[in-house]
Amino acid sequence: MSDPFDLSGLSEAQEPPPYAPVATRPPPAYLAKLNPEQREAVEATEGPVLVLAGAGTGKTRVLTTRLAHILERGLAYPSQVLAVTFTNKAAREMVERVGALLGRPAEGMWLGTFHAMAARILRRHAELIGLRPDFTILDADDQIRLLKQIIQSADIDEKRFPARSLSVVIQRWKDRGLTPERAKNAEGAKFALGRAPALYAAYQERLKTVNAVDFGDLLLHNLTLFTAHPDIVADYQRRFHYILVDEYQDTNVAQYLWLRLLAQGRSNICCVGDDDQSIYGWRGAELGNILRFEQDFPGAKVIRLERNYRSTGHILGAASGLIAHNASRLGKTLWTEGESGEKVRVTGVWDGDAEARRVGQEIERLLARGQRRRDMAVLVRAGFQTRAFEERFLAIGLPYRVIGGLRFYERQEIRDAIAYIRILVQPDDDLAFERIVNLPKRGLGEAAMQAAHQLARAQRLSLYRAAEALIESDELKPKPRTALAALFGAFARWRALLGATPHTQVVEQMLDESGYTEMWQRDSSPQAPGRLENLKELVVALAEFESLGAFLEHVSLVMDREEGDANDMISVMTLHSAKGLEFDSVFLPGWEEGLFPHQLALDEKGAAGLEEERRLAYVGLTRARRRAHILFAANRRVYNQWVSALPSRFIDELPPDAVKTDSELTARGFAREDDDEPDAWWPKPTPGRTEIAERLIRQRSPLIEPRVRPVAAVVSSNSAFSVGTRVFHQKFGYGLVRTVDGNKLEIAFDKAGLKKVIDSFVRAA
DNA sequence: CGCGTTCGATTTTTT
DNA sequence: ATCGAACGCG
Repeated sequence: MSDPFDLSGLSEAQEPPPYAPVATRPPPAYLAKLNPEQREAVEATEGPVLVLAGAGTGKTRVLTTRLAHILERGLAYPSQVLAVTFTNKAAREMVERVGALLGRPAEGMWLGTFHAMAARILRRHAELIGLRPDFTILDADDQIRLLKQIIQSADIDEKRFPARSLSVVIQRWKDRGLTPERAKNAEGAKFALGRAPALYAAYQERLKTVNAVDFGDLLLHNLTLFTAHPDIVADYQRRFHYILVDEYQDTNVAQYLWLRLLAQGRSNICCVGDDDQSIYGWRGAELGNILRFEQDFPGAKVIRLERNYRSTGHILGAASGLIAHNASRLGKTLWTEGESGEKVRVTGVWDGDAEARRVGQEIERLLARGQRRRDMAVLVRAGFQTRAFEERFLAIGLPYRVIGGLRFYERQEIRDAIAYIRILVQPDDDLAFERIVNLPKRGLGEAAMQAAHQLARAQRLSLYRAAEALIESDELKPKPRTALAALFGAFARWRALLGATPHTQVVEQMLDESGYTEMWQRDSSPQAPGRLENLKELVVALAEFESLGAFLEHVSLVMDREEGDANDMISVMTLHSAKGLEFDSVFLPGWEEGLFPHQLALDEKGAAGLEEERRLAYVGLTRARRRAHILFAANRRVYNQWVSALPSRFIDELPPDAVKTDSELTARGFAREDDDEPDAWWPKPTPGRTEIAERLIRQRSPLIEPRVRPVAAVVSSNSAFSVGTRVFHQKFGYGLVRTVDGNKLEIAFDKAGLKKVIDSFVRAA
């Protein structure tokens, strides 16, 4: 990974390398491994190209070969190629495989996630957005805490309008490239009694004052930057000769606009995706992006990859038959030269426990036939479903692993440690400071922090600086004051070590001396030892970075979920996290109305929601190479209540030829006991892409007003109070100003005696 | 300020 | 049922 703070490179005017005499050379070996469509997708380097790659049709091979081809044929320097993915895992895989094709490390390309690439660009031009180049990237947790403060200071009921909900509203706006001004009339603007756009504006202001961005901002600020500075976009347009996009069906409007801006000019953009595998609409992905590719990029070539190398005929038949029920799709027909294989099995069982038992049996049967555990997976719709399988697998002694859950850097102790590091290198990081100021407990509670907040607001200081100033005054009670002084002394000491001592050692020392490590050592909860272990791991991870700054960039943007070792275990995970994976045998439990398709998906998104659920089912089926086994239960316990369920409508939609239903219970074979439930839900009309977004996309006018604002300067107002002024203080009451030193006053209070006080805490009496 | 109790909310997930 | 957050008491 290259240095995120590297600001060089853009100025070098790079010309493309001279075209090699292509025609005189034999076709390279890597092309021979491709089928005609794949080869076409690799060789169509010029102009916009959409590669519709069905499940298991060799998408990654095409992507990587295309990159290798561009480099190998000398069509561009690596630095002139932009390749974006959604996950770090995908980016890593691409680097590896391109390197393997080239026979040397694939270096120098702009290859990474949308967010990493956007961050790289944003760091270069941060000042134009009103940020410093070392801005912090907030994670979800910080975002929520910040929003909570915004909601509180706006005097809005947190119960009715929780920060979490507001966060979603704002994120969706950012996904669509909407700044606060633009959000005023957008969908969701009525949230919080119509005050959501104002809260959004306040949040953005606050982010800038703390020199931070959230993930959505990375793209949004890029758009602002590009629209306000045509010369800068032009530079990037000139720079990127070839653009490659993975998982195009998952892009949101902001990402689409970003790509379109960058691709304007050379138009050598190649997007690879599968509309039938779009399952992230709920987090802002716009299926419309891929459906409208040909209109968006005139003259685009569309190449379909339909030959499947993964699954048997019956599995493909079942998946194709199912997805054919969707209306919003471009249409592909997967085919295979392989055998038909076993039919997809559909089994009805009594309840969730029976389901887990049944899957356990089937797995044991497969194991007895010599199948490996690592080639099997249980794919569920919702996280809570994993529990029944875990319990069952534990009971029968089957090694399994649950994929998903908390990532390393999302763990509490890791986030705490990172907050310490953030304060070490960027003391003005208010969120980090709030997190650790009283962790471990130092007696710095609400009272102390309130004073710090008040001062920070009044004097436009960071919390850190404000708290530092408080030590000098008598605002705090002796205990918190001493504690705070000790903390600042300690930070000064650790910071002084930084130059001379290896940073890992400084961090270790900081965690020990601050009492943080001890806090967990004293903790008797069963997780405590694991947490200490994780802290050690963090220090080890630190060693791989040149500086703490480089580490922080990595941690917010690139640090992945650590996938456990590939021991021979059954995988249990959600359908969403299974996308992109494949297994010989796949179990698909919980195919019941209400669970799959999920009721909430239907309620919230109507017909579009149903289609997305169906795509999810399609993704599930197409994960299977040789065997797929669908199950549904007649009864299921949901939040401690038994509910009877109907088999999923998706089961009825499977083509009968490709399916074998178990004899005990047929798909509609058992009557429900309560027949008074309303009949099948009926879909609402498709909402489609919102009007606002449509307009944004059609009109090529700037989306965002160029509103460049310098970082708020620290205002050092001279004190408004002079010696002899009579003043009032919240805590100490009335008094007379004795001395004035900048903003520090010495006041003789009537009741409290002589105190040192900061001027923003008093008003004229 | 810290601890204990009550109340409420529980689809999917990446960056 | 279970977990987390918020509130109120000591």
